[in-house]
Amino acid sequence: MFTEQALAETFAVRGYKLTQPRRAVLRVIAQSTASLSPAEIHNRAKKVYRKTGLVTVYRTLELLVECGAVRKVHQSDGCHSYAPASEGHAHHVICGKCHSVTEFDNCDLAELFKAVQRRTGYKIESHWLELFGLCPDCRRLLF
Amino acid sequence: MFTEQALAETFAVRGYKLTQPRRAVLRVIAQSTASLSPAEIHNRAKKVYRKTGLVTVYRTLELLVECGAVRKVHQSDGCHSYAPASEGHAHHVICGKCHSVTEFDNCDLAELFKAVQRRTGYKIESHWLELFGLCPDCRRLLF
DNA sequence: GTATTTGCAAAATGTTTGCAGCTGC
DNA sequence: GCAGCTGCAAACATTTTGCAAATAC
Repeated sequence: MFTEQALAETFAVRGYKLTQPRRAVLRVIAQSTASLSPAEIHNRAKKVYRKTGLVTVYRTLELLVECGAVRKVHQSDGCHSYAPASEGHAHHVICGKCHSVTEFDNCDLAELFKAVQRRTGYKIESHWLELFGLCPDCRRLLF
Repeated sequence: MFTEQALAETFAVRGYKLTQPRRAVLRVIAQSTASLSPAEIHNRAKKVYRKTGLVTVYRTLELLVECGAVRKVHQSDGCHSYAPASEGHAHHVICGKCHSVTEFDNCDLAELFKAVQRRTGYKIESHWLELFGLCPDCRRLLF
């Protein structure tokens, strides 16, 4: 996760200008623990800076992904949402109820890869793993 | 994987009519080892039965997924493609070059789930794993 | 014969692009 | 001041829907 501050610096370092709409998107991302769709980010960003346009949201998200500050999360219906990133390679656990997203790393899949490689003949180059479940908060609400 | 025959029977059992466009889609699916986009399936199906419409391709694919005969594969760009399914729970290895798809099962992720559950508090209910790499044929072509 | 299925056209959805004007540095 | 950024509108790609005509059983 990155603070709004850290996100702003990441932008500055790369020579990207820190405009009002970008600031708005940065704040929305920094303040959310859930993954958000571009449309949802747009809605929230407009509350920070009214004139923020959806197009700019898309463009800013693209930059943030490029900086590694945000990750594109692939929803099972094919839509995308965006979640704050932590460092390095990581995967997501997504709550089926509230859509909150938590990352985890050290996915120990080396053994699995070897087995699959042996069985299928494919040379595995990358992988993509997402877990779905219920986050602690939503579990609590069930009782 | 299902033969065209088996796919046709699956349809019959459920009371779906075996029309010409559906037959065409069934044949295309049965004859392909790669995952195909709806548009690609449409192209190929038209060669089997010229009047096949794209809309019908979508509707037929939906039925096939419902029957469990075909799986929706999520590409990293957010588009979908469809691949013949094998029995039970399975994952895909997708070739980055020719897009051929091979399934593998017995993904031994139980340990991983436990670790993630312990660390994040999420109750893991399902998962989604795709591997990307080079299939044997494409590897051969590299030399 | 009839309920199901089809293809078309049109709408809906999500995302990208072209461009004239605005803004941060 | 000027490159970079913005918002609009319009283009685009993919998928869904409404409906009259066609088809399988």
